[in-house]
Amino acid sequence: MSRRTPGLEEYLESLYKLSDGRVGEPVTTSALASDLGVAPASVTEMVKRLGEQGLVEHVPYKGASLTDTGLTEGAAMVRNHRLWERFLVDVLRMDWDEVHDEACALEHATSPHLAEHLAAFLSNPETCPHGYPLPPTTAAGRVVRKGNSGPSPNASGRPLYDLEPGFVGEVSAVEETPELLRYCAEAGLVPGARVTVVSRHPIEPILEVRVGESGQAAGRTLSVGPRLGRCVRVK
Amino acid sequence: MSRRTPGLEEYLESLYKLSDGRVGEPVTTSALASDLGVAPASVTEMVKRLGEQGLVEHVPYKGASLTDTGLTEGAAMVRNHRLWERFLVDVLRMDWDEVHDEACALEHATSPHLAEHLAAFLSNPETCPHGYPLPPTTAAGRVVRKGNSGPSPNASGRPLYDLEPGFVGEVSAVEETPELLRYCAEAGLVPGARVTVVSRHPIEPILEVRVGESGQAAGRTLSVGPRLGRCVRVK
DNA sequence: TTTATAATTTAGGTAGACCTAAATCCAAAT
DNA sequence: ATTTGGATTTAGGTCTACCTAAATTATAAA
Ligand SMILES: [Mn+2]
Ligand SMILES: [Mn+2]
Ligand SMILES: [Mn+2]
Ligand SMILES: [Mn+2]
Repeated sequence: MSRRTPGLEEYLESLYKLSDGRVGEPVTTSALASDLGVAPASVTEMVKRLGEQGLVEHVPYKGASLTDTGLTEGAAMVRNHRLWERFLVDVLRMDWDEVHDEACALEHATSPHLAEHLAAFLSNPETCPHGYPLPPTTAAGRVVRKGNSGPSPNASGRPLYDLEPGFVGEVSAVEETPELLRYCAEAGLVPGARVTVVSRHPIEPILEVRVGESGQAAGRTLSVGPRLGRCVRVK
Repeated sequence: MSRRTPGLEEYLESLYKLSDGRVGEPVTTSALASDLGVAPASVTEMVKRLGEQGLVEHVPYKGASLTDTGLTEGAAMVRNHRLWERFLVDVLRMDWDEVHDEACALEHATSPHLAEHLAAFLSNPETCPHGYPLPPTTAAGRVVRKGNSGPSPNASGRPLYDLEPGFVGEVSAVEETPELLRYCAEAGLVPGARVTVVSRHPIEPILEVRVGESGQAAGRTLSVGPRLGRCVRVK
């Protein structure tokens, strides 16, 4: 006697991301609470409801973990979210720092049928504009999940800040904080951009990074601190 | 202490359509209840809430009417709804009989800013796929409303069933019932299609109608009864 | 092993959005 | 001017999703 409501879907989405797409991976109440911006007590309650619907397994004081069906629903939400982001940026030409909130609302108003049409129209994208992967689906539109663990919903690559001078690679993902995203777009730090770690400051926690064509001519040099450098991943 | 929630927005949307886009036009509790598929008692309660927020004026036992701000919000919902329908049919290639419900969910997950981008991408359409007009907006994106009454959100044209033999015109709108829409699409009774009323049956309540190119050759002849004929409007 | 600290759950409460059943009102027919 | 049937509102109840404050529990330090 109750379907998946936008509220419950948010919990599943968060659970899916926090458990890295793995069935049975426990997530703490406080991790969920801080991710959802909600009081811990609310999480406890909500998780109980999800448990009654067979979407999560809850061990009191230990954590909540997604069941098979819970994982599927959570993955679908993350997929919807990232599909819409792709659409908003690529098709409607919105800025990549303003699409997260819009997608977060749209994802709950998206039937599986609509998601299929949208994905087909977008030629089945593999990542969102920020570089995070879309959970894949079968031909029938169900989210793929092989055996006990599916692919990770989190970004690949290592944080830019942890790289050694001399490293050359390309940006794989940027964490989606509006202010940060605006700066990164400005600086050319977008998924696919070539980056070269030039040097690390001997005293201060600063990395010199060249962004853009790795050829001798072009490319702008940036100073990257830990704040920015841990939000940009490179592979 | 409470924003416009999907629930309230549905009431405003319905109020806007039922009052034909006019400020101060009273709508009965039962009209709202039946349009929204909800008990009359629920409407009374909800209308009280809308009143507290200054969106409607409620005269007990008489009816509810939209205020200026209520009209603007209602119009925006209708506009969002019809924009999404256009998108789903024209861009995602969904069938016109399945887009109403999808749009009804999406409309509440659409910020004014998103609506602007969507409208621009669709080249500011004037009608939804079923022929109903989109409430227009100003350059700033606010829904237009001049003086006391704006443009009607309802379809123009006369019901096909009420026309006299000899009448030639084109379909302006079709009422959005899935089953009916499927039949109409099949029969070519879509907005813009040319129709000629051939004759009215002397005994039975049936109209013979030619659909398609009015030129001598093409065009299919259909028997139209009151059920269908009152759902198709022609101008 | 005890104790303290932080995480978690329980208790109790609010507000929204619905419902059914029981008054109440109004307007139209007598 | 009454009557009365249908529309409307009120009363009382449910369920969801939040909250704060007060227990409770687990674990890391002493
Ligand atoms: Mn979300
Ligand atoms: Mn993203
Ligand atoms: Mn609607
Ligand atoms: Mn329509």
